[in-house]
Amino acid sequence: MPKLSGTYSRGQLAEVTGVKSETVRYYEKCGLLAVTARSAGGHRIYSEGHVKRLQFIRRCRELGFSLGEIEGLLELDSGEDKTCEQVRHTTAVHLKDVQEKISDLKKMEATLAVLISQCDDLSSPICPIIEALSEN
Amino acid sequence: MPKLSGTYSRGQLAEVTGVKSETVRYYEKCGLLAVTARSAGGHRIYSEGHVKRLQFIRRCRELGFSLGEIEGLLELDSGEDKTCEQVRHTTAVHLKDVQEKISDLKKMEATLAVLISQCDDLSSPICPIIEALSEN
DNA sequence: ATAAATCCTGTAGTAACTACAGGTTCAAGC
DNA sequence: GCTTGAACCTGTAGTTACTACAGGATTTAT
Repeated sequence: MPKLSGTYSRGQLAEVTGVKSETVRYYEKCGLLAVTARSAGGHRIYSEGHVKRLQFIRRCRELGFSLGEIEGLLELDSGEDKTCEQVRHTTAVHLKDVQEKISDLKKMEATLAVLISQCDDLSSPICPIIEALSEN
Repeated sequence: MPKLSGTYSRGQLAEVTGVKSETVRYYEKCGLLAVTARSAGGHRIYSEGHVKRLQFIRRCRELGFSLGEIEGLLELDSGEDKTCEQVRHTTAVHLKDVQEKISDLKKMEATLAVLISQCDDLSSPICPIIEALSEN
């Protein structure tokens, strides 16, 4: 491992960022990561800047942003004009989406919990799970 | 439209369930919906039972279940050889899964909410969301 | 009866990876 | 200095869960 002056191979970049090395290649292919410098033999060489960018991408992915949205966020970062309001809007839309999912899942949680308690009656010939979930 | 005795064309089924008609065809292809009766000309004919089943599938999909998981849930209903205890166990596993999803989404929600509140200062030249996501 | 809408099949495209296959290069041990 | 073996290279194909054609047959409404 050439631990010189903050350079990374693809595998090393993958290791420090928690993004799989094949995924790094995929991100380059679809333009999210720029084409990098190469060694004499053709191996990709990454720097600290790539680490930061990839970490940003990974965190956004974990928060459920699409690659397109992330690209938008990254572009807003590089351009200086009126960025904050746009970023805020994208994030707000996403927050609303997440909150709706939580609400739906809580309904399902309650339903499943009730069903399980009802299922304690082992003498019942029909399990009411599907019926209950099919309603509405 | 043949509004007789609760039968539906593919498009009508799609309309009442909120699942797109192409998706209905896809579900049949991958075994989630059984092969249906056909008209003389070869058009699929659906009944109320299909409506219920599709609504169940749609609801589960919205809540983040995979098609495989949904198939598992639906099998609980059709198999009579399964004991109530087995049904209960499988349901409990799904309940745990739902609770984990809620937990994950709540973390996302908290992160996104914090980011947005930090972004209230729109006069800032640097977007705090981008800054925050770049850290760590 | 005819025209528009809907349906049919099969295939191909989408996102966001993931996993090969078949070959090259790098870095470490001897 | 040489030889391994791990990691890298390219390109392609597979994955999930759809979605969108193309090119034709059927159904329904007027």
